[in-house]
Amino acid sequence: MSIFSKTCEYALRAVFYIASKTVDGSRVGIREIAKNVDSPEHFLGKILQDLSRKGIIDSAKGPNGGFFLTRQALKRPISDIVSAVDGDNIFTGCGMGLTYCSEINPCPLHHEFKKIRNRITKMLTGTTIGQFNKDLLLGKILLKKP
Amino acid sequence: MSIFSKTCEYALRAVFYIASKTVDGSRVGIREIAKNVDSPEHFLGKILQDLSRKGIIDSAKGPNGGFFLTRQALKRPISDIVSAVDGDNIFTGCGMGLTYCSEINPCPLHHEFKKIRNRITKMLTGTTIGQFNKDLLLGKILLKKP
DNA sequence: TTAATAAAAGACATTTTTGTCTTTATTTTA
DNA sequence: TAAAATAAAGACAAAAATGTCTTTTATTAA
Ligand code: FES
Ligand code: FES
Repeated sequence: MSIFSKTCEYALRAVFYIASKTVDGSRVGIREIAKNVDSPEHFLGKILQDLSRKGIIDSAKGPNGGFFLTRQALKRPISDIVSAVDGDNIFTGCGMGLTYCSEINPCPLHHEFKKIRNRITKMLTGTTIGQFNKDLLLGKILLKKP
Repeated sequence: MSIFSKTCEYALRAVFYIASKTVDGSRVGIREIAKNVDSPEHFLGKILQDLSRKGIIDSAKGPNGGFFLTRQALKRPISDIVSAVDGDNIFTGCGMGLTYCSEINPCPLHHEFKKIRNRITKMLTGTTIGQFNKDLLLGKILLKKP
C-alpha cells in the first residue's frame, strides 16, 4: 500500500503539471498532461473532469482549450486534491482500521499514529498547488521517472 | 485511503489479539479471534494461514489447537507483519507514485514525505507484537469498537 | 479405532479500483 | 457555415482486493 490511491497520485502529479504550465494563463491538453505525468490518458481524463466539477481546476473545450489553473487556484493547498479524490480517512481515520479514531478508546497504535497523521495533514495543508512551479520548470523536481 | 490495506489492518489486530491471549502458552481459535477483532472469519483465516506459513505466528490443528505466539515471536516488530502483508512500499516507495523514490530525481513531496515515511518506519520497527499485552488485557486499549 | 475439533486448502462470489474505447457536446477558426 | 480541436460523458473491460462457503487434513481424546 501507499498512502494515496493510484487515482490520487495521478491527480497530484497532473495538477502539479498543469500548474507549472499555466503560470502564463495558457491551457494544457489531456494528452500532453498524461504523457508528462505517465498516466493512462482517458483514465486521467475522468479524474480531471472530476476535479474540474469540484472547482479545483478549470477547463475549456475547443481549440486552444485544455485544463488550467487560475492564480487563485495556485494558492490552494494540495489537501484539497487529496480529500476530493481519496476522502478524509487519511486526515482523521484510525491507522488500524477501527471504525473511528478515539482518544478515550484508542487502538494500540493510536498515540504514535496520531502524530504521523498530523504530520501528513500538515504537509498537505501546508503545501500549495503552485509552490513547485519554479523547480518543476527548472527540472529540479520530476513528475515521472527520467 | 488508509496507510495499510484492510487485510493488513485485520492482520495487525488479530496478531495483537493472539499475543494478548497466549502469554500463558495457550491457543486461540479463529472464530474467537475474528469475533474480538471484528473481521470476517474465513477471510481472516486465510490471512493468518499466510502469516503462519511465513513464520510470524504459529498454529496447531485439532482439539485445543489454534493460533499462538512463542515468546520469541512476541518480541518481533510489527513491521514484519506489515511487510508480509502489504510489501514494503510503505517503507521505501514514493508518496506520489513515481516508480521509485530518488534523492537526486525527487518528486515535489519527496523531502517532506521522506520524513513521514521514516517516522512510519520507526513506529513499525519500534513496536513489538507483545508490547501491548498488558494494556490490552486491562482494556485500556481496544482492537474493535465498543 | 472412532468421533470431535480445528486449521488448511480450494473454489468461487462480490466489490472496488483501475483502465480502455467510443460517442457527444462545445468552442474556435477559417 | 464547415471543419477541426478538445473536454465531457458513457459504456464497458480487466485486475485487484475483499469476502463466503465447502471440503480436506491433522490432531486429540475417549
Ligand atoms: S484509535 Fe487507532 S489511530 Fe486513533
Ligand atoms: S521521489 Fe517521491 S518520495 Fe522520494
